Amino acid sequence: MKTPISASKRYVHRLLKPHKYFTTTHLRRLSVAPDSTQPPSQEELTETAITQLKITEDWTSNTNLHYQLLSLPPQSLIKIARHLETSNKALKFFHFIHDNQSPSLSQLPLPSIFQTVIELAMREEDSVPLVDLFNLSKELKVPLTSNSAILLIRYFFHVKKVQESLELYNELEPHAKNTNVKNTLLGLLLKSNRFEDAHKLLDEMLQSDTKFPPNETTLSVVFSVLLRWNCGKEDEKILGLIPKFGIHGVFPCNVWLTQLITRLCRSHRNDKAWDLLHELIKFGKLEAGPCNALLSGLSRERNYKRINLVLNEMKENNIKPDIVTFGMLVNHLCKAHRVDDALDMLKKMKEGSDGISIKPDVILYNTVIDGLCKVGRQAEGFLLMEQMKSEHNCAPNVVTYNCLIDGFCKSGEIERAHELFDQMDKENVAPNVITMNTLVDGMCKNGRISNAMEFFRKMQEEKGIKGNAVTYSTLISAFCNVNNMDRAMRLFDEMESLGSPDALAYYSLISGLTLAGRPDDAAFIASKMKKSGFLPDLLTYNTLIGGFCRKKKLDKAVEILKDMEDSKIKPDSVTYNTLISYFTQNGDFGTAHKFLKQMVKDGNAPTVVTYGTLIHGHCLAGNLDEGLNLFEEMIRTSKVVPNNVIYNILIDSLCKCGKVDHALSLMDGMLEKGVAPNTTTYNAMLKGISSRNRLKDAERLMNQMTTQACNPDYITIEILNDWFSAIGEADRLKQFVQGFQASSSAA
DNA sequence: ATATCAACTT
Repeated sequence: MKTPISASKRYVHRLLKPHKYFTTTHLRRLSVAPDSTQPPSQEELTETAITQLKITEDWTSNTNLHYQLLSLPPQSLIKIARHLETSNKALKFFHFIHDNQSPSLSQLPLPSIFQTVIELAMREEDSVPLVDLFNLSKELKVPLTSNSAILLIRYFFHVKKVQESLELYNELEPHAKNTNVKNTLLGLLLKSNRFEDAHKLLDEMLQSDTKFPPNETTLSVVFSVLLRWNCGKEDEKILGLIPKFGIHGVFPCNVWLTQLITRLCRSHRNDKAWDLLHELIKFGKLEAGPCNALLSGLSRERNYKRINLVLNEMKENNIKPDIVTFGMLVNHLCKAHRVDDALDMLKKMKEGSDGISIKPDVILYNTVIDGLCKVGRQAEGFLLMEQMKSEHNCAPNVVTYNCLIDGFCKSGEIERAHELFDQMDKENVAPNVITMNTLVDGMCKNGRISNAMEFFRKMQEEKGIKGNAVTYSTLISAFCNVNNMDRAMRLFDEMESLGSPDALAYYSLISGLTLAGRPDDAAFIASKMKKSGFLPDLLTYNTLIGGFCRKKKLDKAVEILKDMEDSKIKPDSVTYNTLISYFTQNGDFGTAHKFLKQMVKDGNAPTVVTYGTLIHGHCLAGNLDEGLNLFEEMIRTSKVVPNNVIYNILIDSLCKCGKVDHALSLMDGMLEKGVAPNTTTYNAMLKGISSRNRLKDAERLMNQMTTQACNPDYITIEILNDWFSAIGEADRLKQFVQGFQASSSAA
């Protein structure tokens, strides 16, 4: 190889000639020492050399300098190299030192000077190719420093020569393979998805007897990849190595762990998250965050067994649950309609009777208030809001009010809902679009669509709250419900004119037309939707299929199903339930079971609705026993939790067959399982016992309805009225209705 | 990352 220094050797005869640039002025200026009798110090010599090397083209011919340089210690030589501006100059210097090194001089500075060459070369646009430099180091047997290795490894990755990087790493001297080098290589391997190689390297780093153990950076490199957005399952082997960091005293921070576990749970890898947490819990550094993330994942798959295990382990390992932990637990209880347990937990938190006292915040209160509203105990919810204000100095926010307003709307107490809305104004809690939507929906569902429209317009004018897709969808559905397609269409147009038309607007029209028993028109809107560039989603398809099934137009339903499959949208359990329902209601259990098989094959486990559909079908076909058997089977062999609809179907059927005692025992079982009976349950039951004239049972049930705040509806009143007036007990009904009004207005 | 509105199936 032709190198600058070998070229310069040919001009050795010039060495003694003073260089043309070297004037006496220069020399005078360059001699730093003020007292010329003192020999210059090493520092001065270094500075002088730097200046000379910078400004002189052919300094190798300067013998003076030559000897001075060779007398300098390694550190000074390295310093000189660092101050040279271009890689060419540095390379020339490198060659000079290399060619002139005395055998006694240690090799020490050469690798460092070479490193400087690489550093300079990397910054330049057209430098000596880095590959050539790498080859030169091999040729001259100058070992690479750790930093040189890092630079070259990065460069090789940059030009997609991963194999060269690995070779370079393998050829390094053992002492150069330090943690930094390993971290660099590891990061790049992971980034380019070479999980096999990365795993091997990381595993090697994590050995307990390694000279260069992993550090925080190693961990952050690993996490930056694990937390990457679209990381497949290849990273799972790497995941398994994380606990090994603990052996070296490196522990991931709780924030990262929380993110990682959240990510694992979201990509349906709860098991991996579970394993990871359990490996790490031993090191005693876990906080509530990662545990919460796992708990949240486990609750999504309703794995209550594991939820309880995690909670116990938190206790054993002294990991203090925080407000989020409690928030999730309370939320669970509420969603399982175990509101009394939720209230209990809230109380315990405040008292600190379980060893941990946490001041509940507005979110926790909102969760419980919503829980109360969702089971029809909105009056208690309201009291809880008063309590949180007065006793705990916790101000309700817009969510608190939204929950309560929804609660009162759903129970038909629109006036109370409006009062709460006015109260918000007094307490300076600004309503938002959800508040509006809730009230609009409440009014629509209570047959006051024009009031709802008025309110909607007023909110827009007075509060500047604009309607969103939900608002329009609610109103459009409401107009469709009363068969006012004209107004529905006008709202649809208004929404489209407001800007980006929303798929939800199409959907609400489609669902409205379907609800109005006009599936063909709905299908037409769906085709229009497609033409405007919106693809109907699963919900839309399900709605259409349901619409045609209800009209007994199976061929059309199947047509939609085909269209759906063409659009690559997979039918889900709702789709299958709809079809199964069509066949069972028409007595065709053979085809129903065919679809049931297909459903399971598609990966959709039968849901509570599937069982409900089949049970309902059996009852309709007069096979009550078959229905009861299936119910037993469901409880025995599946994880499906019965809901009140299933109980209602069976209780109704039993009562109609005169098996009132069986129905009553089923209702007891319902209460035992924590399934709340609703008005439908009571209506079926009361109808049944009325035919047997069992007044005592009626009394008990009526009391139950009152205490559970389960509103009687016109059917309840009709049943009781027919019965009681026939036996001259009309007062009982009066009392019942009055008692009800008293309890609901007590709040 | 624990709370509020609409929408498909018994």
